[in-house]
Amino acid sequence: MRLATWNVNSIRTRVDRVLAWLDRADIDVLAIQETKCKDEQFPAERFEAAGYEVVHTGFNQWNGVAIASRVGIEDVQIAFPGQPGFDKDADTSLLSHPVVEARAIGATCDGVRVWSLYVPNGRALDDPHYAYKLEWLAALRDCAGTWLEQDPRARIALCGDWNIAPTDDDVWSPEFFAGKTHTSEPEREAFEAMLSAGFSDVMRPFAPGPGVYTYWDYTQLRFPRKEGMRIDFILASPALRTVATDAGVDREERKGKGASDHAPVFAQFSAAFSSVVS
DNA sequence: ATGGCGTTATTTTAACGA
Repeated sequence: MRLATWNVNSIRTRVDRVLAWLDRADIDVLAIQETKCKDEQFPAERFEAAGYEVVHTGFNQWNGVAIASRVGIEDVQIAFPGQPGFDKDADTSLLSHPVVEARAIGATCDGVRVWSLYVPNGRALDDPHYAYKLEWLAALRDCAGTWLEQDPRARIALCGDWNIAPTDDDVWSPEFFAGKTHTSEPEREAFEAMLSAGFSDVMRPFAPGPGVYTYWDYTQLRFPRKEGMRIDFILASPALRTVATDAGVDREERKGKGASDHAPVFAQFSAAFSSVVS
């Protein structure tokens, strides 16, 4: 299976480019983030015409996650169990009104449990969205850890925009991000906790850093200056990681007019697992 | 000192992103 994850920054704006890449990169399953649309606005027929089934969750112009697969989609799950919501009136209201956002969708594709995840941005270290981000990550870790405890041999891929640069090698300038989100110690600890739970970054062994990035800001000529961040990851369970044969980031997709500010991350898994019998 | 760019919508500016 050839699996990829991509924050597309609007699927309606990017659909031609995404479908062209799926064909060029020979992708079987794509986890998509930031579709920025409601379910009825998602160009599902375009994917179907290209041979992909799609599942999506999106409530408005914010967030939105999807999975496209040409190897089947089963047991679709919107949000992960225990996924926290954000309460925008937490400061002013005595009542709690947390809203669970469209940031997680899971489905089983050819025996792999695939999740498309859009971790909250955090905005600023003193913003309520930062505490929300950490809470969201802790809940995800607890949930995913449970999946592995229940079945240590499960093939699980946690794909998405994690909005964390785990090490200084993953940002163009650690100094630039001092005091900002994405590189703070609590965020890095939250990412480390996912690794401690048994998941591992599939791409790193195949694309050693520093200087390997998946996101470049639209402003300040960040891309041509090679000033980016590595914040998009496929985290694989042990059983899936062991059959990885290749992985990388396709920075060609960040080039030219009409690019997303993120490039897709892909991983190749040996077909051998399909025939593994316990 | 600030913003730069790109996307969306009950759009003509505000929210959000990282």
